[in-house]
Amino acid sequence: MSELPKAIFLMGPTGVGKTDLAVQLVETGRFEIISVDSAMIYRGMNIGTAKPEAEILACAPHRLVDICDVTEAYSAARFRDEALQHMDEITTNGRIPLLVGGTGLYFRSLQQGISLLPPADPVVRARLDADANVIGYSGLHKRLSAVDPAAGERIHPNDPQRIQRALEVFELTGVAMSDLQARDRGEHLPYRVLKLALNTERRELIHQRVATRFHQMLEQGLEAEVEGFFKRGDLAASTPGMRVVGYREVWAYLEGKMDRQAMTDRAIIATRQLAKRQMTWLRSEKNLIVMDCEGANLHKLALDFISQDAMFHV
RNA sequence: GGAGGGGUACCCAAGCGGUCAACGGGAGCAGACUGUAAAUCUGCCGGCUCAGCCUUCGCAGGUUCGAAUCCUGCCCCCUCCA
Repeated sequence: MSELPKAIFLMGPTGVGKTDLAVQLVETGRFEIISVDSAMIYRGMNIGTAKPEAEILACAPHRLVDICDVTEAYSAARFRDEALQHMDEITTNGRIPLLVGGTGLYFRSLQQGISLLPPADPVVRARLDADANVIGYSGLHKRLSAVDPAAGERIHPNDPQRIQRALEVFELTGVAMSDLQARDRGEHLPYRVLKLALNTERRELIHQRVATRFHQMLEQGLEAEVEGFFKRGDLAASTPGMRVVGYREVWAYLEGKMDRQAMTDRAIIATRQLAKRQMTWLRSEKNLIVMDCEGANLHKLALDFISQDAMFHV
């Protein structure tokens, strides 16, 4: 039996310096980066997503960055497909895929696989939204429980997004989503993975970094960046890219829904909350090696782990 | 100096004699998460030896069986008049 190729995950909440570390690692010439970030996929969303500068991207290319227009809805399944293709290419190039980012669902989908389900259907979703306006999502939840009791049980009546998705899958296939998921849970990642995380026990540190970083983003022209999208005329607050933390607050500000101070406060709070959710994903990861983001010589430390074959797990 | 309004838990804020440890919201913490995921949602949220008890509603007294809610005095804050 042939041995599986290696891959490296570099995870962690926003603002701990994942990109910096990844770029350093790439300088060794042994790795190529794939971004695991649901916001950096969008073209033109640079400042607010803390996307690396063009010069950095030039010498340390990030795959799966700038691949979508802000109007485009991306998905975990699409991420998995595309990431797998890139991983294959990188492996063929004789290098190790270095997957860097903070999107927990994408990492999980990539690693554990994802059930074969129909993709999002705007028409069905629009209809479900219309229904929701009449009977409410609690009404739709009842409908869901009737056709897919397991999903009805699992999905909270207050969770419109998941209720909608479950009903969508049922309408599209005529089969309960729970059944489809039980039938096929997806394929495990055919790589041996070293899972590194950059994190800190000091929550205040994250809070502080998030705040200073947002102020920097404003100085760098975040407002103008969002205004560019605002002026396009074909976008709304509900546009996929404009729902991203930071963008959504600036958008509301441009709409006159909050003042500058509120915009800043809300954006920082939302980013903190994002970081917290990202850490929750991390806690459930198996075989995860956590490095303190304040630690010295992280680059060397990481390379040390990478050199140990036993650290890679299937 | 005069006339009003107000001081409630980390913040905002409701309550205006008992059913109030005190509606809501925010923040925070913890969690969930299969094609929206930087999304969406859930729980906890004064303290404790926790089906009970203790300390809270500016401060100090008082009325009452009983007060965050009524009365008195005091201290702050805001608006207006001077």
